Amino acid sequence: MRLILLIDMDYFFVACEELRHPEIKGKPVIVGFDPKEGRGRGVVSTCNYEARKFGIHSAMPISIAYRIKPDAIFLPIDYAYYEKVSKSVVELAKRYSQKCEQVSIDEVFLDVSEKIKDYDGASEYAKEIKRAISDELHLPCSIGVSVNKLLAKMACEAAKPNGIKLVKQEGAKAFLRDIPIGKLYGVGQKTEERLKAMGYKTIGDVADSNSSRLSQVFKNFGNEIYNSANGIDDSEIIENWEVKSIGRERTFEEDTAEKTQIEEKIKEVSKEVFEELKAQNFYFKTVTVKIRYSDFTEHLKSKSLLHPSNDLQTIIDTAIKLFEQSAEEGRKVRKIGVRTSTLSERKGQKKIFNS
DNA sequence: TCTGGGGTCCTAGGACCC
DNA sequence: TCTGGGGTCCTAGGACCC
Repeated sequence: MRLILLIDMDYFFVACEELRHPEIKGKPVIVGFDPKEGRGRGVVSTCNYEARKFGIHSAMPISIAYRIKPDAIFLPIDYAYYEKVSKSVVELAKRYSQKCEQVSIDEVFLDVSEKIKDYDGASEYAKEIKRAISDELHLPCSIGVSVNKLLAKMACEAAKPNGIKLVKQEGAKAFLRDIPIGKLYGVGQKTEERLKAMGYKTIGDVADSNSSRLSQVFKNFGNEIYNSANGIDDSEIIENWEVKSIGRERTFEEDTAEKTQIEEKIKEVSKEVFEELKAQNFYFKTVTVKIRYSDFTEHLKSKSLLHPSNDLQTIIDTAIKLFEQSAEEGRKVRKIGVRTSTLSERKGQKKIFNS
């Protein structure tokens, strides 16, 4: 039997801020983009439970959060600092199992199958980890315990906030049955709407349906949904993720159709992309420009070079050319982004021939 | 109410090579 | 004269997650 834990840090960015500003504890705190007295164009990144009482939540437009609670504490996102804290969490987690996958800045999977042999042991182990994170790092977290990543993730959602939840193999179907289908991992808004239109409201509805009906509508993805709904997931812990792309994007304070202003922004974000490539010692071969217009329609245009490059001017020139080819004259732009992909690490030339 | 920024994976058609 | 099949890369777009 596999035993998988998902450690998910509670309201992580705010918890990090509480570490260095203990005086904000107990007050509604929102980490996100500058609300600019209600005119800000960003969203809430994280908020604590005091703020959630007022209906504020992640991904909510920051302007609305400001309207609801203008006297809440609004803090900017200090990603570099959260990353440092995140590292300490991962290091602590690795003490409990080397087979470890960091899925995001605030989530870590642990495969403890080698060390723990039964559910009781896994629950005790989760308690121990949770206590260590609390005692040593002074951070709250929730832990899901189950037999695969999907169920550990779903268990963790049920454990929040500040809890531990075990879902045994034999209890998986009953656990999932009454959860709304939109909460199933991998089912977003679009898929939720389509599934509802087909008559499926809960995860149990999908689990009891037949996979061929889902495959007809959703192709391969249908089968994945069906398996997930039945708590089936064979995916392994991936210890080392390969970086596939590096990009930056920026929303204008006001939508603009002015070419010079847009090109300035392209240069700005290209420079940031270049710095990140340099820091990670990457060459790139493909440049992609993303344009979001006022009405939120997005267009991508990309170009692959003949050879890998690590040159800033190449990013800028390619990106501006792509923008000129793609942009529709006079149409106002909300956001512009530059992304590089087909990355290769250059620690000396690659061998072409093997002798 | 008005919607960020960092990513990943999947699909599908066309080009091109063998 | 009529017409393969497999593999890989490129490009564009969509959906999803945190």
